[in-house]
Amino acid sequence: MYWSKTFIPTLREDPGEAEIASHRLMIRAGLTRRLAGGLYSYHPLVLRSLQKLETIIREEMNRAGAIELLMPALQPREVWEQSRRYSIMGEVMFKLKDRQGRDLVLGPTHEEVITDLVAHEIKSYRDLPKTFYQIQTKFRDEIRPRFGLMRAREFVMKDAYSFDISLSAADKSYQAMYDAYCRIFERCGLRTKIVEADTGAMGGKWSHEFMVLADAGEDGLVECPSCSYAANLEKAERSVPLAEQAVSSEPLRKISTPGARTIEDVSSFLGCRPSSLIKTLVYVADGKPVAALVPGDRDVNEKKLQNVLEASTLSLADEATIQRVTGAPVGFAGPVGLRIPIVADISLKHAVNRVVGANKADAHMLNFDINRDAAVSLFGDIVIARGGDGCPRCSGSLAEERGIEVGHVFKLGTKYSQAFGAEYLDEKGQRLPIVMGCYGIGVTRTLQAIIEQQHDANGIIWPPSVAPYQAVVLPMSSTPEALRVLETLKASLEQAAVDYIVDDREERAGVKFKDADLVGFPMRVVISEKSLANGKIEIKARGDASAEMVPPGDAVITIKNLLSTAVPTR
RNA sequence: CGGGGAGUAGCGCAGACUGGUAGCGCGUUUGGUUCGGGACCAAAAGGUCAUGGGUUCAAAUCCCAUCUCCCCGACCA
Repeated sequence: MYWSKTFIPTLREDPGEAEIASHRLMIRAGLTRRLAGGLYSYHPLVLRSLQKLETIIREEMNRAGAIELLMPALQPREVWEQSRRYSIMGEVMFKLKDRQGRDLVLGPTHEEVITDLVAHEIKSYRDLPKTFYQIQTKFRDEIRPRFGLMRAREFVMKDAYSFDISLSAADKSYQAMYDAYCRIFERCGLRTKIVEADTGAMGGKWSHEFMVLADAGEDGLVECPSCSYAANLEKAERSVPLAEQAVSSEPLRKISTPGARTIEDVSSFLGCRPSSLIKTLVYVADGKPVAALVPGDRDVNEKKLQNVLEASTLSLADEATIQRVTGAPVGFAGPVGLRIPIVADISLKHAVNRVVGANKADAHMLNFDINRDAAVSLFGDIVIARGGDGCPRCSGSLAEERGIEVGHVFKLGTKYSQAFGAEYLDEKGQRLPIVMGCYGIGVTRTLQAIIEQQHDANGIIWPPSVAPYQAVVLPMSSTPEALRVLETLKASLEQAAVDYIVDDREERAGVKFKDADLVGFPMRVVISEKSLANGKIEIKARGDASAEMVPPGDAVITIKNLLSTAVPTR
């Protein structure tokens, strides 16, 4: 390919619309342009990367025994009603009507369609197990599209669904996908962290997320350096030392704290640390108010709280409810004398001499003793874990990181198969629900995550396996000898199946060097009169500081060697 | 939806407070000189100042409304 023939609209300056490195680079390197919020065109170069990534995914899915199919992106409302997700997912779905007035949605995911298909077509244990996958454009009306392809409203996803006769058989399918995911991300040159995750709107019992560690990541996670424990913050547990403090309780005392509603207000007013305060938050769980107590410097993890309460719905109480339950305006709630159930974080088990709200405007209580002064109905782990907390699996201490979720695998159980009547007959003629799993990779997001992880001040550093072209050739001379060397090089690159682009533009060398670095081709070959005078051409790997000078005849072997050491392509 | 910022030439920005000729850099076009890390000189093209309304002799500038985009939170691959 010739640079002048394709379409690579690079920018000299950083675009104003982009904040994080990968987003900025995708636009600057001419890989993509925004049409509207969360909607992007894939230019020729990034399309090549996308296709290479899809090929890797297909190879690994097929190797894992999954079968590719393709389902409609346009789906009838009915299947979503059937799984009862029309209301749960309703907000994120693009909805439309056909000319008959029938309701349709643009598929944000395909559990419903695939389960409906399987329910109709698979009847016998002889037909199982099966894992189907597709690579397809998904549509989600995101609350806030962000960071270019990182969170777009239209994006490419690989989704897979497994169907098994039993939980233990489903575990095998799950593991096969899990292993395939590890190979896929490794082949992309990505370092991923696999973390335990919450199942969210997908439902199901168990899931793992594949995270690309990056400061710009949207998810927080913790990991233990001493054992293998790692989890999304939404899910992460922590262990809390329960040794009793050798401090005796002082008498409870009410003090005036005019206007001090927040933890910061109160701690600076009293000149004490936030951790010596206890936050009292009023929630409504399944329609009934409950109070949650956490240390002043910690935040409630609502999912954990919901689990501890075994509640199916949970939300923060509104002002009126707080006023009614505590008898005080927002900001002064406290556990003393409260007549609703109280859940306290496990770390408060022996809390003494703390500061709490007094359930009275402009007043707090000093020297609160949780066992003496409050009626706690339940202690549990209800705060968001953070770095420094104890590991729940060993005696280590957790480290906190940020990550980009590029893949997610779920054990779904029978939630969807029961909703759609996806059942099979076993060898005894018994009718049983099919056990499912589902598995997603954000394909376009993965591409951006690669850039987020692999770039420097000059631009992108593509891993060879997903680079738009593996090599860029810069002809700096048009002498007959240089042209002959170029033609020979092209022929041998083609023979060796190294894809390349020749920068044939009428530009000065500096421009071509800058653009080559910006776009990030793994290999750069420079043919110039100066080096040709010594019978050499120049070869440089994008990530390396210096170039190698080799005879033209050794170019391809040198490139092959450098490519193979850059990143495993398997 | 709540909070914060921004819409002026293809891109990046100034101009606005204090109303009066729309500007700079990059890019683009033409000619010339240059030619291994975003060259130089000269000339040129390119604008409903986001949209609608209002105030005024006069609005990019002041006022009101709307739309769009970016960032922080709730959602997710």
